[in-house]
Amino acid sequence: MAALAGVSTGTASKALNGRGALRPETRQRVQQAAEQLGFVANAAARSLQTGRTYTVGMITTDSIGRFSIPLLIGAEDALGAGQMSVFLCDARDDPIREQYYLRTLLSRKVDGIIVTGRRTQARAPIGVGLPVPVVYAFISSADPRDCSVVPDEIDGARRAVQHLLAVGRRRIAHVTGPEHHHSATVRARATAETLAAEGLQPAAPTLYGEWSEAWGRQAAGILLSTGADVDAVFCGSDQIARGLVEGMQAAGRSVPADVAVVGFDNWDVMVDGCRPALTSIDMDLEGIGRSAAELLLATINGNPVHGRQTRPCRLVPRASTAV
Amino acid sequence: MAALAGVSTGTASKALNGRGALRPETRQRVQQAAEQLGFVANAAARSLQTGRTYTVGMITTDSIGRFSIPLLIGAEDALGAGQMSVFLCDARDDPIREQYYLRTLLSRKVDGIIVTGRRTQARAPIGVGLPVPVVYAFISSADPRDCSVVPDEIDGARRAVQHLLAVGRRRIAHVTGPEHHHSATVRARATAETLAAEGLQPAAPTLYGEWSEAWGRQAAGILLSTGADVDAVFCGSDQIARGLVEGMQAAGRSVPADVAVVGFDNWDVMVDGCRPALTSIDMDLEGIGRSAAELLLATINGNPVHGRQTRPCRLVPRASTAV
DNA sequence: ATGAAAGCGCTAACAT
DNA sequence: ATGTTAGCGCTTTCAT
Repeated sequence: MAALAGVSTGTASKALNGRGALRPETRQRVQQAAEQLGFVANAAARSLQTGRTYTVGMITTDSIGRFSIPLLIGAEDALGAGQMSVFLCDARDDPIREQYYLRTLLSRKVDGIIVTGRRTQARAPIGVGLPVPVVYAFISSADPRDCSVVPDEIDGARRAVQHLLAVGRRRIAHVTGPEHHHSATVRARATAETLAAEGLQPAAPTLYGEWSEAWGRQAAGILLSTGADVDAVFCGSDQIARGLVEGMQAAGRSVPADVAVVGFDNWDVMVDGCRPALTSIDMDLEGIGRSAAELLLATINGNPVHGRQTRPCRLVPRASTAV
Repeated sequence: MAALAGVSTGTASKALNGRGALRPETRQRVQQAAEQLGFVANAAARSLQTGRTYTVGMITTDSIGRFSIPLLIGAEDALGAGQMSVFLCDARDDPIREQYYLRTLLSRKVDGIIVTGRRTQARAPIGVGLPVPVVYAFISSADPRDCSVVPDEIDGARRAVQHLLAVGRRRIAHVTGPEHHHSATVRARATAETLAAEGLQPAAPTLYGEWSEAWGRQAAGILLSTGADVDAVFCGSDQIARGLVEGMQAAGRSVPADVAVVGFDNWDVMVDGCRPALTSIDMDLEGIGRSAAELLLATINGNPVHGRQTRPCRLVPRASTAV
């Protein structure tokens, strides 16, 4: 290729990378030759020389899914601008696999690693004294020195409750996932505290169950059969909320007239599929992914950021809480 | 590291890669030294030497989502066994982005490329005369010489109809997505042909609409208001099917007693969320991904496979068609 | 059974 | 402004 352009390889390198002091016409001649031959620089050789790969690894500890994808897209967004690519590794909640992928990423000399998962709960650091920076996204690291970007679930729950209060509801119940699940307890506590701050009691004790529509339907039955006086329910997930709406309707209650309902996740297929469309809390997963990638870039570029960063949630009002 | 083990770099390389003729004790000593130092071979240097990267690129033309993920997991499965990793690139349906990623992958000297997308329709080849093998998964290439792995949607539709016949239904309607959508028309035609082969007419003309629950609900209304005599509906997607079930129930029809319903995709959150649980057609996306990766590996290893490979679908019976 | 040395394709420092 | 050259870290002949 350098031969075709009639220059040395060194000159060609400078021409293609916009470095050095070259005559514009030389630069152009090289670019033309590269074009003509479909030449693309060998990234491996470049990495070997420069020590940078312009690649970051992303390890999702839980199986790739609804949460990982927006995180990935957000990260790609932030990294794509810097011409960097993402290596996605699905560890499937298996520590062996996780360490295997970690080794793979290290052998590939990625410039950094983003660790994500399905739960927001803090997890053991993926490694100590690693030769590359690591940022945790959505999940956080148990080591407070590590950099983590997580949704502010307390903020999310607060927004949900305050929205229900704003549309005039006072007898608010909370239905959520398993009690041993971090998100469930965090959101439940924030719900209770927000109500308490307004001088209100929950309309019923928090109902813990599964993250499923079936549980939402069941929970509707429980609320009605215990005769709880409820005019709104904040649910820990959109699936629970959708099930609950169906359960309420099956029992002759109208949503939102009799009972207003707020979900959590703002998962399109759930909020749109629900009749009426579901008001929900959006954790802005893309934003979290973007933010994590930006912090990783900062660290790579020598401006390390430490600690747990939280990002606010957003309420998306829809018909299920319309006044 | 070689120094720690007291050998030359050449010997160390042989020890770690299980090549050459070494004394077992030497081999062990090197492995120990590597362990101790947390040494991992630099993949870039290795690639430079061997010309192989043990990496394949995966370009999804549509935004990463419900279809791409199982395909990716299947591909990872097949490739992981061979110690290969996957570079996931989301071209977001943008040809510019797609070509950009193609260049990136080529510069990274991936051993092969898998191209996927959200639609099964044939697409223009991603490039011609590429220096690496390419396999299309789920989508197919318009060039019949290219290797593509696609679901046999005709088979899927046939299984759906035959299942409905097997549970005693005769007045079968079909509700599906947009008429300009390849999958919609292919499945509709196969539905009609399967019925015809049994000497039956569709209970109503095919209803084309959107891939949404809302359309399913609406379609139920249309079927009922036109007075069509229907005892079963095969829907082009699980979302449509779920909406249709709700619409039928809202109009006082019982599923499956009055109307049996079959969906398409076997998407867990839809089939489980639906009451009654939804019988559906599974395209085995993971299998398609795995298959594509295996064919890619074969091609990389010098046994190229050409042409469009179809893979059968699977019917998963649930309560919505229970007898 | 092991070591020495060449070279993969590129970049960067230095020479011209 | 351009060419020359020495490595980056590994694998792989070829000697020993």
